[in-house]
Amino acid sequence: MSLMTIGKLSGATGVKVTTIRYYESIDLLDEPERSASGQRLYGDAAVERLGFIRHARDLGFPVSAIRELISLQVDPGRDCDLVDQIARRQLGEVRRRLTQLEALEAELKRMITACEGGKIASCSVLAALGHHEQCLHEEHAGKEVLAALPSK
Amino acid sequence: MSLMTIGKLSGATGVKVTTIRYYESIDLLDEPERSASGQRLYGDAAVERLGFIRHARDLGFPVSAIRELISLQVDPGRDCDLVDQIARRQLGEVRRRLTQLEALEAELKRMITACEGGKIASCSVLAALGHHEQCLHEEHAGKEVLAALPSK
DNA sequence: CTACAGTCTACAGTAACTGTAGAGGCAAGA
DNA sequence: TCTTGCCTCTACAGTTACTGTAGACTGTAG
Repeated sequence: MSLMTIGKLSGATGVKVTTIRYYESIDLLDEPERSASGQRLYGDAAVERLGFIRHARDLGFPVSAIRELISLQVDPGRDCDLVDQIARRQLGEVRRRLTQLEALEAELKRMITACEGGKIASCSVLAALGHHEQCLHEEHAGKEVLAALPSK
Repeated sequence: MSLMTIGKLSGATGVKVTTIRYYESIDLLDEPERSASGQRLYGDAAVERLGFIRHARDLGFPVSAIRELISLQVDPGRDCDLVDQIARRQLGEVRRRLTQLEALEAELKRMITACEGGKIASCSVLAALGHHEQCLHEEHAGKEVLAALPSK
């Protein structure tokens, strides 16, 4: 069970076949052995490596960062600072996105509860999108937006 | 102060000049008037419309949804259900992403606090990325990952 | 008049894949 | 052995939402 085709590797890691070939093309994965007929053959090391890449991607690390992390792994004697730095940078990114998404959630919730089956002319979702600085509960919100939009 | 060039519109809305031209090319924005020399000239309606688009994009709505919303606006007599539906769909998306990001944040935090200036050979960040099913606190985590990775 | 910033078109590039076409490969059943 | 049906191959185009570049023209302030 040592060598497997690209389909098995895909099944083992949850990474699509086309994506595996893509990773090879951008040098995230080494070129594998080939069978006599030219099919890619992977060993267990490829499962590990691809799992590493996949997990890092799931965590939101960009491919460039993953490339960095992999290049660090080949030199295990060095200090861990750079790895730490990359992870911290990523954590900052994640937190930034979290804050943003929380605001979005609040606003969308507000928009939806305000929109209770009226006509579009007074739909608060559209009003909210048009005038984000205005309060949703003002009665005549919406008409202005519609007036402002050329009816093509 | 009624007509403005693309640069002013950009300044007024915070949308980059190139992006405005892009929106025009994908028909999110109507083609504006032109000056004698061919420069785009926008009125206040464009500020409204572009603000609407920008805000919706900030909320994470894909361009396709925005196109839908705009097309709904031109027909204000209809029911608000579709608008509501688009917003709910978007809220679901946002919540999905939120949950995911929260998990990421937790994991990254765990990774970083575990990594305290050692050598790469034992770096827990790399270990965590390699073996996400394993506990970080097992002593020998990491070496296996490095062993598994071909040193190119 | 001369800078210099702004604008124009057209096209290429970005990230991180996904999808397609058309050809060839491999294992199992009739 | 043939056939069925899925797997794999390469090469390239398409996706989303922009961003950047080249090279030319325009508009304005000193």
